[in-house]
Amino acid sequence: MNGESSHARKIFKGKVEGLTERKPEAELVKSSSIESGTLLVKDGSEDAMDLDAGSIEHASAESNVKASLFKDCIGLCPFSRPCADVEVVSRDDDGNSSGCSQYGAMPKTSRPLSYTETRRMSNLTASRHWRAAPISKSGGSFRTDWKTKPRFRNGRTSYSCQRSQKIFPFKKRKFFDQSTLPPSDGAFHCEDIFNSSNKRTNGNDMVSATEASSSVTGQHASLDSRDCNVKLSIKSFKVPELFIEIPATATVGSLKRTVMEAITAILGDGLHVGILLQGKKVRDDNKTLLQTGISEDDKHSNLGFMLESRHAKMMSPPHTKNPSNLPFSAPGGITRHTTSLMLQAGISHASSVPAETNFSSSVGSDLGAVCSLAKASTTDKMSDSRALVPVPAIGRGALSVVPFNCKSMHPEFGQRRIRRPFTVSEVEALVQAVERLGTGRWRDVKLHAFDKANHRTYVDLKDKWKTLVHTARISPQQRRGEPVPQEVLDRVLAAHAYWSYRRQLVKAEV
DNA sequence: CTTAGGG
DNA sequence: CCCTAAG
Repeated sequence: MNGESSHARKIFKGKVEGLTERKPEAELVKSSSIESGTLLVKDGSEDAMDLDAGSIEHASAESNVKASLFKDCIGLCPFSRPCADVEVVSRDDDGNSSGCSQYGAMPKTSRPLSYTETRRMSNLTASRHWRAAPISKSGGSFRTDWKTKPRFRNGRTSYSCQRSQKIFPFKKRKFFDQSTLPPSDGAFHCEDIFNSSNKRTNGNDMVSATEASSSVTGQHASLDSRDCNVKLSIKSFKVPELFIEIPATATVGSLKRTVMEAITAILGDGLHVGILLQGKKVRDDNKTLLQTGISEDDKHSNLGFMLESRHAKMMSPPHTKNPSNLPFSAPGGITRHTTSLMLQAGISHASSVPAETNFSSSVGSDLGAVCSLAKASTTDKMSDSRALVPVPAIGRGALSVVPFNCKSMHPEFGQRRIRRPFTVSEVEALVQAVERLGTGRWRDVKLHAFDKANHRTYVDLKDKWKTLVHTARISPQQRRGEPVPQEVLDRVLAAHAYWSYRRQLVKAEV
């Protein structure tokens, strides 16, 4: 139908050899199921991987050596397993809904945001790198875990929806200034301080902790003269406003994820803690609390914490005359930097999955982050299908909690995509796709197995394959991350060998 | 835009 | 995961 044709068009458009006369997916599926156990794609393409006897014969026809090689390879690789076609639909829903689906089972409707588009946006968004100085690669240079880069703080964040183990990519910079501020977590820390009677509501500490991104600035500071410790209870932080754009058809879960991602991105680098004492910002980080007056046991000290945009100062001058473009007026409070950002949630996923249970890998598709300044003034192309949600207008509901900071996500500063480790099912999908398509056609791999996974680019897939091959070669003890079944890794090696050989073969023939 | 590789 | 030189 419509979807199918569009998809077909997509495929045919490719300049991939052998695809010229390719049958539509539906056909492929059919032949696939019919020839159980055979890795089809029989379009006469040389790229097609067909490991049934026929193809072996075919190969052997070219050279005896080839034949033997093939046999070796085949004996090793279980390519011919009659597995279902796997397509990773969208990790946005992570393991839950995700997974595999028959090609035919999932209508190939046009994607709301094409991979390419997404990519383009990403590229636009990432013009500048803030990559930290490369750390010395101890020993081997193969880094399987790209996140190990210096930029992220080890997840001590405290989002309610964040999984315990999952470490979110928080950038590591001096998020807080050495002494005066309570350590990370966007909230309080010092246990000794905290377990004092200062807490207003019992049991609320946890709540406030997990809602650190909320909107209120706490301000009570009392001095415990006995031990000279300053007790602080920061109810919550007020963060810059957030502006989110998401399709009305998106699920609540995806909204949550979108917001979460926005917050994460913001906290990742764009913010720093500011301290307000009696309405005045405390700038000198080296002064002691005593010197500053924070320690005074004064009810009126009016101490406040705030999260402010790290780049605010740098940015403000050039934009001073732009506020008119903002869909909302800047509150103008000292403690808040009104910035905005538009997030395009990926797509509305038919499958509704409780977002709470799986967050990390589900963090909404690649959200192209663009400053609404730019967006608002240019076009409303998206307004037709996406609902604008001016957070401030929603009131103090859940949405009002959404902070927003354009600076940190601003294209100018480039935002590294969040790390999204491949799940085993994704790996399987990838492996299967490569088994049949080969290692030199990442775009096709993407289209076939990760069409719906907007956050997986073909480059990602290529990279993943690279690491997979590496992983498969090293000892299991050296592997990290969710363990990939050895069987799958074996397939990786087999497929890699197979296609490598194939390549050489082709090269030799030319 | 895709690939292929280095970083 | 990013960046880029080559196609």
